[in-house]
Amino acid sequence: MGRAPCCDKANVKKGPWSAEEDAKLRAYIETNGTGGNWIALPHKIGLKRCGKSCRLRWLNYLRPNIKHGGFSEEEDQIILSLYISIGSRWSIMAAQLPGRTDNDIKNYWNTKLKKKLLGDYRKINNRSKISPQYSPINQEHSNLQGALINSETLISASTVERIRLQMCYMNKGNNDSAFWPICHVQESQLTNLITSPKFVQQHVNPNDTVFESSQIRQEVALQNLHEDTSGSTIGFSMQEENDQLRELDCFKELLEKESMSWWSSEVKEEAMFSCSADSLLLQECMRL
DNA sequence: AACTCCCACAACCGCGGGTCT
DNA sequence: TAGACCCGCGGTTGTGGGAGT
Repeated sequence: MGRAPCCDKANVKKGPWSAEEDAKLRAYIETNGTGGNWIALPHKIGLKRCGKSCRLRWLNYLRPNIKHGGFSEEEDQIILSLYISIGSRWSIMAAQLPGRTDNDIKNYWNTKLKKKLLGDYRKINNRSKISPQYSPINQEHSNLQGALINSETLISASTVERIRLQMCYMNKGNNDSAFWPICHVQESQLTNLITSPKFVQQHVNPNDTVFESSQIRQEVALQNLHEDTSGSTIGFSMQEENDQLRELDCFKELLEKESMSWWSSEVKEEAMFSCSADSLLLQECMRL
């Protein structure tokens, strides 16, 4: 037996909100607040809407101080760095950008920002030092892509996308990023790791998406790294796994010292968790 | 002018987790 | 402890408008 519906689907209006509905909802909440119960709210106002729909309308559109459209370069930068660092955690990103909603950021990312970056990557791909198979255009010819298809449960499309974005960003000459240590992935290394039966056996839980991103970042960390935070450059060009571990420790130290002043405690916590997971994974990987 | 396609944004849906009884 | 209820999140779909033919 499935979950009971949150409202009577047959008797609620769906689709775009009218100005009248907006006015009713806004007036009620501004006077009385939400009352802590979105489900009951539409009945009180006399709206034929689902409570969840009311909540969404208020949070994403009617709430005061909401900004729509016109993302600045600075906001672009913050969104990009957060996406690479913590993935599609839209609500956390929204907390870093006053006036922006998670829905806004998600839409902006999916429709504009991602294309902006990957679009640039297509243009520069021919003279890239990065393997061309990372280009979306040439994906189907990539050995890596084959490995990804065979290891569907290992690496999600979003994870691959994040790697690609990191490379695009670095390839544009951005070595001054104040976020997760990033590097250039070698196709052979990535393929070897994700197809290693021992690694899969020991580490892969298809239901664990947190692990999935940590795993791939751990692999990413096997190459040259360049990290610059708060004006003090830390250069990484390490070959040994032990050095990779030290580098992760360095990043953890930076987090602990609150070097990324614009990161919230929530983001730092998330990054710290990933960093610790990466360290553990790297240590285990060294034993393979 | 009519039609199709594409894009951006709004809204919906299902699920996981927290809280309360 | 179990079940009901609700909230919040992230993925997906729907819709309207503009551009192109």
